[in-house]
Amino acid sequence: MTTHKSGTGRSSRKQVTVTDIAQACGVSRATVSLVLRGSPLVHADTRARVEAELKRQRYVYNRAAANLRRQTSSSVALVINDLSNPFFAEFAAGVDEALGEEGFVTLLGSTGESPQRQLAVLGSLVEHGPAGIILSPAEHSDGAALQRLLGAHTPALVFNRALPGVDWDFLALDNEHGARLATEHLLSLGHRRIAFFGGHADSSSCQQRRQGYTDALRAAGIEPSPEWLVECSPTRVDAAARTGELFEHAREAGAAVCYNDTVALGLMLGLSARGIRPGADFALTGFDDITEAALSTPSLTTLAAQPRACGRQAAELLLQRVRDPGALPRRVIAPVKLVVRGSSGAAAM
Amino acid sequence: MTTHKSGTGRSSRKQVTVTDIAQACGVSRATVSLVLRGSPLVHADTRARVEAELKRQRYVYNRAAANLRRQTSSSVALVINDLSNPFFAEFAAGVDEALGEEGFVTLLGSTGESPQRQLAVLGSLVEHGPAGIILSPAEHSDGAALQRLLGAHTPALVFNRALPGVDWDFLALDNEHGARLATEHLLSLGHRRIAFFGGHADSSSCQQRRQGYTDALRAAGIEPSPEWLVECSPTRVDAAARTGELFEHAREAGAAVCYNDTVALGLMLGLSARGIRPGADFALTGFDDITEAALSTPSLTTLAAQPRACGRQAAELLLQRVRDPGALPRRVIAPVKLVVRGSSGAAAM
DNA sequence: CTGAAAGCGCTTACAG
DNA sequence: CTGAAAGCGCTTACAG
Repeated sequence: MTTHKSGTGRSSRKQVTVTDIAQACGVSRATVSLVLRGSPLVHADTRARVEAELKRQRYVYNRAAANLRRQTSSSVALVINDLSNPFFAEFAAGVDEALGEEGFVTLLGSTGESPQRQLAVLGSLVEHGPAGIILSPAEHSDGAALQRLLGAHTPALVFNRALPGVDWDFLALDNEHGARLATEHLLSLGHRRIAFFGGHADSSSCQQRRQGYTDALRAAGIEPSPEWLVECSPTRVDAAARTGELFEHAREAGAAVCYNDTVALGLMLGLSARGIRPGADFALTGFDDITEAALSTPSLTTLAAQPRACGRQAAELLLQRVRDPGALPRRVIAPVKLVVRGSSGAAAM
Repeated sequence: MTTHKSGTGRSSRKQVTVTDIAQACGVSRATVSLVLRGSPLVHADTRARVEAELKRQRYVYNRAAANLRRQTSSSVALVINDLSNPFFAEFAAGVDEALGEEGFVTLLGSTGESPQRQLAVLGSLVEHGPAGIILSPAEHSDGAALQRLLGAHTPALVFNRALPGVDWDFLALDNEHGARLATEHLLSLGHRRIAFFGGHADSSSCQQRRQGYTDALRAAGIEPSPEWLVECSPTRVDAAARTGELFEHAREAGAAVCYNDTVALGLMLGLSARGIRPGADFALTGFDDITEAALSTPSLTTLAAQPRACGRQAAELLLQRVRDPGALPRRVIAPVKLVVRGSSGAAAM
């Protein structure tokens, strides 16, 4: 609790406690507690009297106090880069939904892709004693530092991006298979000079997608040109700005597998700006199937992950881990599906 | 705590407590606590010894225990319909950001527009003792029931949709002004038969937007036809399905102010399906400026609210209320701005 | 400047 | 079936 301020909202009025209910009913606090927890030990009449009194006095259970006494937790922390990314918003919705069904509440945290903020946010969240943490790590995270921070206190599940140096559960999309599907699709349309556009080569998801892309090309007897590997940040603006790099070399690209949908949409802007019509003059694919993918012009051929389902699965995996801390770490790969739309409609030139 | 299950994640190992630190340093627990809270009372040497020991033993502060003892809270609950709506995801990001800066953590809850789920979710969240609640109410919420549920325990702020029967703070977009701007814009392009498309007439935001629309038309000497008021659910599918209702009457609409962007995008689909080109044959505007608005074909003229800024403001207003529970309830109106794009480009027919 | 004691709201053996 | 007592991890008057 070193650096950051702590909230200090005071509850406005005197809380009704088990003591109040016990006194009003002429029973002990223990009995009230047993009623609250649904124990079969209490006599039906006593139970009824207590329950009526709970209602009458508008008693509200203090779960924090119960958690303290029982050494349990009823929350799970969810740390992501940014809710304004629809993929992660859907993921968060799935996590929250599944956690809620199991009686857990979601503690939110966001890092904005900053490893420092990530440490601060996690440091603050652990103090609230979550049963576990679902973490979609910021780029360039320091796995060892995170492992040290959480220690053996809090089990964690890493989502989406591999984190070297930790032994936590891991859930990720099938990046390699997805990129292979996209590449094979472009190959089947007759394309030969296919670039891989976007992402950072040091991120695990980018590496995996490039791997699938490379494998598919080689399987078709094509040796991918280094010039076909263009890096850019996963933002529309940067993607548009780097469009030119696809055409600066002898083996000009005629199609591209993009790192993700955001990059693909940016590339479409960049192409249009050069008078190249995406989908007509240049075929491209995305990854993620964000809502915009179906709406853009042309609509975007992409790989549909199901972020909400992923969120649900992440929650379930984490809760299993919480219940069985001894189990071996698991790596789970979530399937992706190719969705063919207009952006890949360009005939090979 | 009647109906729902409660999470019971156990912390895996023995926690390090103030007692451990105190023993190791040969001081009392009180002294350790004073160090933790940064009190100037402790001698510099003692402080240094204690701090070193805290680090050495990887002590993590148990904020729940402290909150229990101090009768404070360090969390705020945020209840919205659905994170997968980008407008609310941005709003949530803003809330979380601002709360984090003040040392509060966000407890998430979602209702899926169901008033029953909303009661259940809120019931569960209050048990965690949030300092306050930010609530974007589900449609057809029962204000009195909500007020009863939260009682005087927990201050709340209502966002986006008026909730009759409660005396909480309220933050909403300037719906009336926004709809007036959109309508005036269409009028200035020469349109006379302008419909108001979408939303439910019993929701406050729809009423306010219709009001702005009506005012603008009347100010231009046009009496709005009842046939120009078409209701639909705020989904793309329903909007597309109801497109026909704009053309079933004598005074066929030639332009439309839509309840929001989702509805507008659905209307564009419905128009296209009938061979009417949105933006060319039929002018329309949206509301919210979701990301898709800039990307659709044609791009969508709309009203930009700043959901992230709204979220920040909601958090700040709520924390003020938490700190001063006695203050009078406030109503705050957040400004909106007209963004002109292609969808309103149709010349009047 | 430091320590002993009480208490936040709950639960859980242990007696009866 | 019910009650008295201890304790979860922390903080805060109150003495010294």
